[in-house]
Amino acid sequence: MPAPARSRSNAPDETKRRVLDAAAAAFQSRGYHSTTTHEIMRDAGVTAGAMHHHFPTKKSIGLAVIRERVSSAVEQTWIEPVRLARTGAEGIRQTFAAIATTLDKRGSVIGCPLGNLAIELSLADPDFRREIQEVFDGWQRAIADKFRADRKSGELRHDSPDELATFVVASYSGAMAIAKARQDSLPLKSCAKQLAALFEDHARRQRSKRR
Amino acid sequence: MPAPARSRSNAPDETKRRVLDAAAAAFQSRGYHSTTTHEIMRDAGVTAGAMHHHFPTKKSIGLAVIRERVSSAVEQTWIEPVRLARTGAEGIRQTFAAIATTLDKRGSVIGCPLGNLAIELSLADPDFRREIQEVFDGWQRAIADKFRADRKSGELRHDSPDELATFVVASYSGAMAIAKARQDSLPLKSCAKQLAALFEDHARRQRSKRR
DNA sequence: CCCGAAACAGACCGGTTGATCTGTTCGTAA
DNA sequence: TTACGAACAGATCAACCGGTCTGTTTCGGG
Repeated sequence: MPAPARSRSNAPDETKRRVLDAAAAAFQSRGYHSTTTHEIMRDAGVTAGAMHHHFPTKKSIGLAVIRERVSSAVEQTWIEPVRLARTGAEGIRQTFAAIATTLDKRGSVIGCPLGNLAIELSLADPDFRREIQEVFDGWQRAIADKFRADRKSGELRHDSPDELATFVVASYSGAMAIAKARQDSLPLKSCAKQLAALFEDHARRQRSKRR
Repeated sequence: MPAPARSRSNAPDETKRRVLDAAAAAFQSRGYHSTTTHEIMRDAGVTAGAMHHHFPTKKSIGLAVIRERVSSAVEQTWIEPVRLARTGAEGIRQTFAAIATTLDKRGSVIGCPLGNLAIELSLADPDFRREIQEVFDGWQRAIADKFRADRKSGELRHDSPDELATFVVASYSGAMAIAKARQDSLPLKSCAKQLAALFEDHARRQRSKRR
């Protein structure tokens, strides 16, 4: 005999939002596989019936988290700042610095939301992999586009914007992985400095070429 | 009533080896949490009694895998080649190329053994984190030492060997993560090219300084 | 006002997971 | 030869996990 079910909120969008918020937070700090659906229900304050009405399986929650949380996190922390910066190099420098500051304030390093899920789920399921790859592609493309804009405006000249963008994303992702293992933002700062030096070299060569 | 237990190999080292081999392989392709102890027992051809005699918990298997498999994998694929190379830059270039070739031959990208476990386990358990951090440190230190040797022999001059080594390790780890998400070795090759260009710049500046 | 569908409540379930436990066999030192 | 601990066999277990199911409540259209 199911319980009487006295109270009820009946706000489907709100329920979905709370489930995704709870799942996104749990997936980022504990990972997908070590997070149980019961934990998500508890953190979201939602019953099993409600959750499974909107998300039939745990996998569907994972896919939704990537599409509606991880993707926009990359958009907000990386793509927008880079797009708004004066140059690609400047945007990258600022973003690295901003994230390092956030890490220092929080005191613990939980890693890049995308990087974490990428490594855990890329091989586990083709659907996950596709979703993750698209976020990586959008990220890398945004940076490459900025480099191309730099080239057009004569600001900087990079021999291969796409390769260089991949290099930046890789450096960041890797630095975050090391930072997570060390529980310290130093690797991020080191990589930021090395990248800055690299862009400075590009700029120097560009200037000497103009003369 | 326990079974009669007719046959038996009675080779503790062999049993340990098989468990660690099976666990290392499973952890690398499926991850720690999605690998069950039953899977490990099956793949290793070992009974529950035998396995738990040598490894009381799953965690002890994980720690042993990092210490006795992942650590030596980093040693063989990265530290030794870099140490034996003429210069740090040359060793890094060769190692990237060798790994990209291996990836292309295998056809699938399962990622860096250390990077995979680092992201999955660094936050899950302090013991795991410590073990992983030490492997990262050894890796980074080996590269930095090579850079310092380069400096001494006048081959190349890097302003900060430690930072540059972190940068190299991060670029590789991140490139491997992207390669895993794309199931393609291209990101690795792109990063290798960008790193090579960076070292070429260093060399150019060193030469012009000597003149 | 009625009714069907969407939204939700919560007990329940089958399969799995990591680990235990009892009992057997092998190596070896006395 | 015997005694004893290490090495191993394999049935078993309690907890848990993802998902189901039945029933209740809410809402909007007719």
